[in-house]
Amino acid sequence: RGKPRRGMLRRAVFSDVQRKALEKMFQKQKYISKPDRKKLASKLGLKDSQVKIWFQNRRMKWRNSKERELLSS
Amino acid sequence: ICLPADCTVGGITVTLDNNSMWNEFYHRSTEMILTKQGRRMFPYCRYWITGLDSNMKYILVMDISPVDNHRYKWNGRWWEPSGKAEPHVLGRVFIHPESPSTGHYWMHQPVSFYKLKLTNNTLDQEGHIILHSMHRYLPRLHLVPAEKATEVIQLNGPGVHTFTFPQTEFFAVTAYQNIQITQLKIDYNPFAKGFRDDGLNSKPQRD
DNA sequence: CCACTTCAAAGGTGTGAGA
DNA sequence: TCTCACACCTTTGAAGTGG
Repeated sequence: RGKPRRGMLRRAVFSDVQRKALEKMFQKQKYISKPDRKKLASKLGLKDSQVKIWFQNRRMKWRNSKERELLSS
Repeated sequence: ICLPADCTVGGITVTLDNNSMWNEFYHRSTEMILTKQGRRMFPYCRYWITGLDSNMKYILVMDISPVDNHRYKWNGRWWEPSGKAEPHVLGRVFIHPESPSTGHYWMHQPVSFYKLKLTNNTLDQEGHIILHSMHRYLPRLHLVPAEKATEVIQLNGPGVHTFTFPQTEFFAVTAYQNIQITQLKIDYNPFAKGFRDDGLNSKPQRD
């Protein structure tokens, strides 16, 4: 369902393959080291700044959903 | 005048989280739209579960079963039987995307099935649940212990618990029949906000 | 690093026409 | 009865800015 579509858009849209690989890495480690980041970026055809920002945003999402769990107990 | 939100089977209790909205629709005979590409249910099923083994892993599955063997028609005021039902398409289920997860995970937050989609396309390739228009259905929730799950998930196998809520019954349609149902959908579904003509709507509720 | 914002793309509504 | 294109919304999430 995902295509590596690219154009002159202000906001890039990552493919399903890219997102899944990022997600898999995130499950293993919430913080990614610089060498790992560079390796993952080139494997997925992304700039490593994009991978850095993705982890940053992903941690935010993780925290906000984690805080909701605490309210129930 | 609300149907109970709880359903207990074998020590496990499932609560219909958005019970009041379901009841509001139920009293006017709920309708769910079917489309070729698949349509979400609204309201959708959201459950609160207690009584699971925290450490055991479960798969949560939903399916939609026919209520009876009739086809129905809307006579302008109510639904009435009109002939015999089409044979139900079996084998279409919706597995919750977080499956399998531990009992602790499922009990820690309400479980939503908002991504479940209904279609009238009998040749559907997307894995959506196939229903027949102008038929009457009831959603079912199945808790399947992951260890006992085989390649093909058995919904009537050992250790599987099934829960149903009468207020979630609905008529599958291709276009809305009852105007009151249309209005309820517009009032409550945020995606239909564009059709709320009353600028100061008194029901700013959430799904 | 975090908090928050920005703002298009993606995609879910009912409509109303025309089968 | 059913299907399809709209217009009109929301949600999503990469990227922006400041601390």
